[in-house]
Amino acid sequence: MTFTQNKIASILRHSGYKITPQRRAVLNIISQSHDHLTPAAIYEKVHQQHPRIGLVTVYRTLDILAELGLICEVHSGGSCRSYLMRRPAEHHHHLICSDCGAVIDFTDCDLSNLEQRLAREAHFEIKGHLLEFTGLCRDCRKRMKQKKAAR
Amino acid sequence: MTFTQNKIASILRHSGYKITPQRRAVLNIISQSHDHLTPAAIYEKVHQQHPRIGLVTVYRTLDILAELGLICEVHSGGSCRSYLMRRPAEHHHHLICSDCGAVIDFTDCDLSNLEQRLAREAHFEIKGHLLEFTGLCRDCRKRMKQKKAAR
DNA sequence: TAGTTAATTGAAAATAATTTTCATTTAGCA
DNA sequence: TGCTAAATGAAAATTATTTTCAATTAACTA
Ligand SMILES: [Zn+2]
Ligand SMILES: [Zn+2]
Ligand SMILES: [Zn+2]
Ligand SMILES: [Zn+2]
Repeated sequence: MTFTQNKIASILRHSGYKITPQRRAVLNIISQSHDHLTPAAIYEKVHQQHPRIGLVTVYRTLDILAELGLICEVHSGGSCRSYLMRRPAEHHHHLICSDCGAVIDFTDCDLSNLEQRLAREAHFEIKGHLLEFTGLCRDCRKRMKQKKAAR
Repeated sequence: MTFTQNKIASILRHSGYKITPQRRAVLNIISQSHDHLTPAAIYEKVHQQHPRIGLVTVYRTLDILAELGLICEVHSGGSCRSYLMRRPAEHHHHLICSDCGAVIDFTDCDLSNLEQRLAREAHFEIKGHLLEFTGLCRDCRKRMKQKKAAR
C-alpha cells in the first residue's frame, strides 16, 4: 500500500507546494506502475492522458517528490534516475531483476551492526545507506529453465 | 593495494584489448585518486598529461575497464557515473562523505543471511548487491563541530 | 626488424538528457 | 470574485553520451 492521494496532497501542501493536475498525473503514473520508470517513460505515459504537459514539468515534479521522500530513485542496472512509488513511513530497499527489471521491496535490512562497526572504524557519522540486490526474479528464472530444457 | 600495472595489462590483453598510452593514462589517474571521479573529471586530468586525448576515448576506456571489473562505478550522491579503482580480488563497498565526497572502502558486508532470506521469500536468484553508506567523514565532522563552536 | 592488419584513436556530428529562461497561466487564499 | 506567488510550457541553452569515419598504431608475423 502506498500513501493515499490525500496523504500525498497534504504533504505537498504542508511543504508549500501546490497540487496541480500535472503533479497528480505524474504521481498516478508512478503509483500505478510496479516497475521503476525513467523520467522519459513517465513523461510518455503522462502525456497520453495529459497531452499538454511538458517534459520539464515531469522533471520538476520528480525532483520535488523525491525531495519529499514520496518516491525513490533507483540506480542499479543501466539507466540512472528511475523512480518508484515509496511505501509509506517505512525505510525499505529493492530487489531488482537484471533481466526484466521487476522490482520487489523489502524492509528489514538490519545493517545496524555493520553501521556501528563502520562508524567506529572509519570515524564516520553515518546518515543513510543505499542497498539493492540484483538477480533473477521468479518468472525470469522459470523462463531460463524452460529455455535450457528446450535445448 | 590495487592491481599492479602488469596484472591490469595482462587482463586487458587476455580479453583482446590493446594496451595503449591513453588507456594507461586513464588507469593511472583513477588509481592515483582516492576519490571517485566523473568521466569529465578524469578527462580533465588525463588531458593535462596527454593533451591530444579525446573525451570519447575516456568514455570508451571507462566502459572497458568497468566491464572487466578493474574499476567500479559509484552511484550515490548527485552525479551518476563516477569511477573508482577496484581493490583486487575482494568484494567491497564504499562509505561516501556527503559533504566532501571522500570515499572509504570496506569489505565485510556480510549480507548472506539477508540474501538467503530474500531469495527464499521472493523466489529470487540473487546475483549481486549494491551497498553504500553515506554520512560525514572524520574531517567534515570536525569542521562542523568547529563551526558550531565558533558561533 | 619491416610489413600487415585489426583495433584504436580523435574530431566532428549526432543524439540524448537535463536545466534555464521567460512570458503566460493557475491554485490557493482573502 | 480578485490577488499573488507558484507553477507551467515552449524554446533555447547546456551537459552528457554515442556514433561515424578517416587516420593512426599496437601487436603479431615473416
Ligand atoms: Zn525478471
Ligand atoms: Zn536499509
Ligand atoms: Zn567529508
Ligand atoms: Zn557486499
